[in-house]
Amino acid sequence: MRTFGSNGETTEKLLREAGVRLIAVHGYEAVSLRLLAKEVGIQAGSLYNYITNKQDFLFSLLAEVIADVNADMEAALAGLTDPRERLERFIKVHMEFHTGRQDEVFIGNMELRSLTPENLEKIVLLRNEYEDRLKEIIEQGVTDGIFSCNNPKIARLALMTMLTGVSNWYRATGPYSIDEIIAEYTKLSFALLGYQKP
Amino acid sequence: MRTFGSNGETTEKLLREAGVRLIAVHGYEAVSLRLLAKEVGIQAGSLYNYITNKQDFLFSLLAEVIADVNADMEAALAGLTDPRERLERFIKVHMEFHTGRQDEVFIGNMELRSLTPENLEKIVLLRNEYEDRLKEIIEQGVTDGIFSCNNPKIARLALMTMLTGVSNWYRATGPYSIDEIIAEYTKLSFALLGYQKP
Amino acid sequence: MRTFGSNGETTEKLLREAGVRLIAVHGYEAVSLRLLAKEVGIQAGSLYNYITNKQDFLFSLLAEVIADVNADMEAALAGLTDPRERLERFIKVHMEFHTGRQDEVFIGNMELRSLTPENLEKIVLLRNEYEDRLKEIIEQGVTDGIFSCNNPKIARLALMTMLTGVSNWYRATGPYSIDEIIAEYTKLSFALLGYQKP
Amino acid sequence: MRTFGSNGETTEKLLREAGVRLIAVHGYEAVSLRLLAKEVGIQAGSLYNYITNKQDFLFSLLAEVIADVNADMEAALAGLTDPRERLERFIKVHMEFHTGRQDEVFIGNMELRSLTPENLEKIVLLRNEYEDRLKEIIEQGVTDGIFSCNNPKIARLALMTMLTGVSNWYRATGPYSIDEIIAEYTKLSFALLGYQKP
DNA sequence: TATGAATGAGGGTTCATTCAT
DNA sequence: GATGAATGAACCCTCATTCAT
Repeated sequence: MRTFGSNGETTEKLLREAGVRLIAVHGYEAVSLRLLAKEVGIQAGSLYNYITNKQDFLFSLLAEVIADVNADMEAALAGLTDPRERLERFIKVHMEFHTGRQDEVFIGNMELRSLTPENLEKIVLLRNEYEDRLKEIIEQGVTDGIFSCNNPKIARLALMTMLTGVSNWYRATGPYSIDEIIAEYTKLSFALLGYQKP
Repeated sequence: MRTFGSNGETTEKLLREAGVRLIAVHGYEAVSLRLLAKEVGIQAGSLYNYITNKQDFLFSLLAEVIADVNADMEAALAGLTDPRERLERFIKVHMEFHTGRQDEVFIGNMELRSLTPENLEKIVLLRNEYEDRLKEIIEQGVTDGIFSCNNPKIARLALMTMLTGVSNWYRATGPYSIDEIIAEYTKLSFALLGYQKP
Repeated sequence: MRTFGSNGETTEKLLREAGVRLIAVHGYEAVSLRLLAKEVGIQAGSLYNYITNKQDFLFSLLAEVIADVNADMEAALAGLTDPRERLERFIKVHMEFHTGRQDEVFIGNMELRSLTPENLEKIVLLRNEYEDRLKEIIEQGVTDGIFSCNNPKIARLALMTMLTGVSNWYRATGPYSIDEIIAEYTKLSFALLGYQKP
Repeated sequence: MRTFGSNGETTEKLLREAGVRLIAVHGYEAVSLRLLAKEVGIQAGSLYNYITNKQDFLFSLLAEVIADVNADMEAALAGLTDPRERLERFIKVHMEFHTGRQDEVFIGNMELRSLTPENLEKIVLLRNEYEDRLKEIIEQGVTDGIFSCNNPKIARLALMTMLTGVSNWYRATGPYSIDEIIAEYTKLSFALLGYQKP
C-alpha cells in the first residue's frame, strides 16, 4: 500500500532522506535498521528490497553527497580562470551546499570512520578531488601575487576547515541569511589569504 | 583471582588512555567494553571496578578534557589585559592543547551526540565558558579599534572552527612543528580579524 | 532464517505455557530467558517477537490468571443471592480453578514480589476485586444470621488462605478427586464460619 | 573497625538478620551478595569470612528457623496428653512463632525451591517432623471422639495452611493483637475440626 | 578479618540479516 | 514489494566467588 500523502516520493527516496536525518542526529552505529524502517513505515526485513546491507547504504549516501558537491563545483567553476573569481565562486558554492544539504555534509564528515577501508578509500579519492580545487586556486593566486601566504598548505587546511565548519552551527531559523553568511565568509577568507588587488 | 602485580591506579590510567584512543579511532558506539577491556588486559566485567557504566565513562573522559583546557586557558590568560596579547596567548594555548591532546579533543568534538541529554548539558556549559573567552577577546579588540569585523559573531565562529580544526589534520610525524603551525595560525587569525596596529 | 512450519500463534501459546511451568518450578528470577527459549525451541532473541521484556511477560501471565478467575467467578455467581448458595459456588469455582490451573495460581501468589511497583498495583486491584466477593458473602451471611463469626475479617483471611492453600499440595495423581476435595473443603468452610440453618 | 552503635552484635548476627530481611522482601535469587554485604557495612569478599557460599547461607537460615520452631513446639507440648490441650498449645506456639518471626517463617515457606535437592531434603525432614505433631493431635482427637472429620488428612492440610497463613497478612502495626488473633484462630480451628466436648 | 581487584559465566536485550510466505 | 518469524552473534552489565595483600 502506498502511504497516504507520499506525494509520489518513492520508498527509496524516503529511505535515503530518513537515513541521512537519523545518522546526522544519532550517528551511523547508533541508528538501527529497525528504527530506519519504522521511520519510513515498513518492516526491517523489507529494507533489503532497497539496500544490500547497512554498510553499503552508508557508503551510497556518502558517495552521493561528495559526487553531488563535486558536480556542482565542477559546473560552477567551468570557464572561470581568474583566481579571485574562482575563489569567490568556490566559497559561494561550498557554503550553499554546506548549508543547504547540511545533514548530508555533516555525516559526510562524521561517518568516514564508519566505512570499511575499501569504501573509505573510494570516498577519500572523491574528496581529494574536491579539495584539490581549492589547493589549485590558492596556488594560482599566490603565483599571480594576489594572495600572500607564508605557508599555502597550512592556509588551505585552515581555510577549508573554516568554510566547512559552517555546517556545524548554521540553522535555517537563525538570525543570518545564507547570502549574509556567504558575504562574511568571503571577506574573512580573502583577508585570511592576504588578498591584495593586482 | 587477582593477577599478580595488578594495581588499581595503573589499570585506571591505562583504561582512560585506551578509552580515548579507541573512541577516537572507532567512535563511542563502535567501541565495545569487551574490546576496551582486552586492550587493558582485563575481563569486561572487571571494568566495573573503575567505571559505573559506559555512558558515564564517556562523560568523565569528555568532562576531564574540557576541564583541563579550561584550566590551562584560565592560567595562561591570567593577568593579561591587552586583546592582542590575549589573542596570541589564546591561540598558542588552544593549538598546543589541540595538537598535544589531539585524541581527547577529537572525541570531545565528535562524541557530544553520544551523551545523554543531562550529560550533554553539563559539557555544553563548560564548553561555553571556554568559548566565551574568545568572544570577549574579539569584542574588546573591536572596541579598542584593533580588529575590524563586519560581523564579530560570525568571525568568532569561523575563527574557532579554524583553530580547532588543527586537531583534524595534525600529525606529530608530519612536516610542520607545533611552533611553526602556531605561528602560521596566529598570522592567519590576525589577518582574518582585520588586525591593525593601534 | 525461518524454521519450516513455524507459526507465531503456536509459538506464543507454547511460550506462555512454558513460562508458567518454569516459573512455577524455579521462580521468576531463577528462570533465564535462554532457558525459556530453549524450552520453546527458539533462540533467546526470538522471544522478543512475543514479549516486550521479561517483567512485562510476568505481568501479562499474572494479569491473565487473575482476569480469568475473576471472569469465572463473576459468571458463576451471577444471579445467586442466597449467601449459602453463593459460598458453595465460590468454593467450588475457587477450588476448581486452583487445582485445574495450579501452576498459574501458584505463581500468581508467589511472584507478586517480582513485579515492579506499578505492575504490582494493577494486580492488587484485580485481586482485591476477587477477594471482595468472599468478604461480601461472609458479611451477608452474618447479617442473615446463618454464619456466626467473632471476627469476620480474621475469619475471611483464614478461610481464604485455607481455600487457596489447596494449590500447594494438590496433585492430579494424588488419592483424592477434585470433587472429593471440594466436598471436604466445603464442609470445613461452613464449619469454620459456624454455619447454622436458618 | 567495629561499627559504631553495634551494641555488641557480631557481624555474623547482623548478617543473618539482614539476610532474612532482604530475602523476605526480594527473594533469594534477587538478593545479591553485594547488597547483603553493603547492608552490614562490609565488602562482598569479606562475606566469605562468615559464610561458605550463598546456597549454604540460605540453608543455614532455613534450617535454623525450622529447628527453632521445632524446639519451641517440643518444649511446649512436653507433658501434655489431652488432644484438646495439645491443639490449643500447638496453635498458640505456632501463631506466636509465625507472627513473631514472620520474615524467617516467610522465607522458610517461599525459598524451599531455591535449595539444592540435598539441602531441600534435609529441610523437608525437619518440616515433616514438625507437621507430624499436628497430624498426631488430630488423629488422637478423632480416636477420642472429640473431633469429627470426614477426611482427617485433608482437614490437617487445610488447617495447617490456614494457621501458617497468618504470616502472610499479620502486621505488628495492624488492628489486632497477637492474643486476639490466637483466640480467633483457635476458635476457627476447633470449629473446623468439628470439636465437641467429650 | 577486611579489602579491592580480578575472574568467568551468565544475565536481559538488541542487532543485522535471512527467507518462506 | 512486504511481512513476520527466525537466527546467531554481540551488546552492556551483574553475579558469586577467589585471593594477594
